[in-house]
Amino acid sequence: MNLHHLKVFLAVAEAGSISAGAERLHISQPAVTREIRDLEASLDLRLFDRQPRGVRLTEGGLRLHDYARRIFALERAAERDLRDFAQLEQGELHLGASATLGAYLLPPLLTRFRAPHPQIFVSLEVSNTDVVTRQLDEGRISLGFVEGSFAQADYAHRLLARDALLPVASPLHPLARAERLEASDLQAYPLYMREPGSGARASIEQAYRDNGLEPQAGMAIGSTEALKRLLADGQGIAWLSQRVVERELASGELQRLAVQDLQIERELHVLWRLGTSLSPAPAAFLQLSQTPG
Amino acid sequence: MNLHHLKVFLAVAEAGSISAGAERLHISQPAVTREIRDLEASLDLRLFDRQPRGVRLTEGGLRLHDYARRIFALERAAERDLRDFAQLEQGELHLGASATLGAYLLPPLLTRFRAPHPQIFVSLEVSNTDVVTRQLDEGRISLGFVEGSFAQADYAHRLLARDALLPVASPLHPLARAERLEASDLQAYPLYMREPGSGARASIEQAYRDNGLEPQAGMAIGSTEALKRLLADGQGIAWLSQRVVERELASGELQRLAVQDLQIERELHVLWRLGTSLSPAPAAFLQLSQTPG
DNA sequence: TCAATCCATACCTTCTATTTATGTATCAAC
DNA sequence: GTTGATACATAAATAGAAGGTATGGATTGA
Repeated sequence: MNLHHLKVFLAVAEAGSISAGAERLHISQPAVTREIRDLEASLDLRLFDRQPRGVRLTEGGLRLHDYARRIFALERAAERDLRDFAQLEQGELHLGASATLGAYLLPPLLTRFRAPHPQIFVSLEVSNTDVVTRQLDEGRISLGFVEGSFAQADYAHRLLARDALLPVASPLHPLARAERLEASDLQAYPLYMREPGSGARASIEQAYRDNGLEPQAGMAIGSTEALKRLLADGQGIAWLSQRVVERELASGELQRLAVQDLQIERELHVLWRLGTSLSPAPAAFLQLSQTPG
Repeated sequence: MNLHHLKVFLAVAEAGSISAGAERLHISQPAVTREIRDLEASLDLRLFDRQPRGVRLTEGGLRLHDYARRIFALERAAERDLRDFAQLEQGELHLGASATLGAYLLPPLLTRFRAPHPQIFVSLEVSNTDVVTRQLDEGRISLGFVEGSFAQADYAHRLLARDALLPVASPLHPLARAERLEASDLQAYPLYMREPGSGARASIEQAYRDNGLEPQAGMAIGSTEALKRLLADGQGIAWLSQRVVERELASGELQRLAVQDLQIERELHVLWRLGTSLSPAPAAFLQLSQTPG
């Protein structure tokens, strides 16, 4: 027995005759006659009684009919399910992002993704670069969005954008009014940074060292929003993403410091596991993230 | 997609590599590589991630794997079930027989049948020829055992044996001692017969008419055993199967009347529906009924 | 660096499923 | 009865899918 035999058998059983079954399968009647004969031979069991106006299932045929129906119902279900999955009409999309990306870059992307694919369940976990890569390793997310450096050899990745970190402080800060500053001028004031593991912190430390400076970390804060509020004390300085402080700079809540000799720029990347192919939903989201909005 | 693709897919998924899957299927590795490639193309979905030491199911592959397992589990179940059915390790056998056959001929056959096929559920309904043919028509039994005449054109049938009907009466009957009787001599006494519809009754009536006699039905009794007891009154006469009265004749409870000019013989047949093939169990039983003891 | 393992590709072969053509049986209508 | 329609069976030829061999490239581990 063989599942092709069975498919022919089912068509004949449901059509009520060999000729009608053949028509349903878009093949010729003799082809069906032979398949049925071979199937009967392989089972050593008559499946149909040939009658003047068609065929009728024997007792054994009835038994087989039941199995055949269930088997091909499953086949149809599998095909539909997989097609839906491939066509993004079904499935899940789990994302991870570091703070800045999660807060500023992903929301519009999520909106654009959900419109055409409302059936896909989407989750987004916002943490920091280290956590995002760990979640990738563990397969808990399929795409990770990170700022700054990461182990480039360990992940497949694409550059999303470049993001400048700007030195900012309260307008009350002693350096706020200075027209020309050098990086070393900042050393006298406390530097507020995100916690270790943050992409932003790593970028800043790298840039300082490249300029022969040592970052004077006065505080490590787990949230960029908290950090912005902290600057209000008038003492601290922070390097923050232009996207993050855009509004505060415009409103005058924060002031950009006129540092001339140090520019910190970092890259925003989307990462995924090396060597594993992306499922349709993550693949579509990746595509979207690369398409200008 | 096609169920052969799926079979190859399942082998690879469970073996963990394309080569191992090929080995399991006893085909070459390139053949499997191609089947997998074609399946992926037809679904437009990557099913495996190719890795250094084998392949791993993708998310979509996992979905398909689940269906594939269920489909082929059903296929195996169908194959086993049908094989058991064909090999008489499963199934049912429904028989119908008229009184004499059910009481005397079938019991030893049933014993011989059950020994090699203990898993087959057997039922036997004892009634009369008319009921048996009706049960056949309705598909409630697959073999019927009847005495005497039946609509030969309407059933497939085989002759089992010939059975002589003997004229018998109580030893106290006025004719019991007579050494030479003629059929017409019996007319003076009541004739006890089975009910209309009984094969025995039909045979007797036929034989009487063929001899220009009219059967004097003194009574219609639904059971051969009851009929035998009735003869004890010393008045009645009955024609009974030699098989049925064997013991009573030997013991002297009944006496065979010495009728010279009338012999009633009838045929014992097994019948089944014309145009429908017999299932394995009835076919085996039919075979057995034709095989001497 | 070399052997082993695994997947991919190219090309050829085999065998199964299918077609076309034709035959036979049954049934219904005239 | 004869005829036409319908349905299954058989035979021979053919197309196409499944399979094989040979080979190459990549990765791993000794």
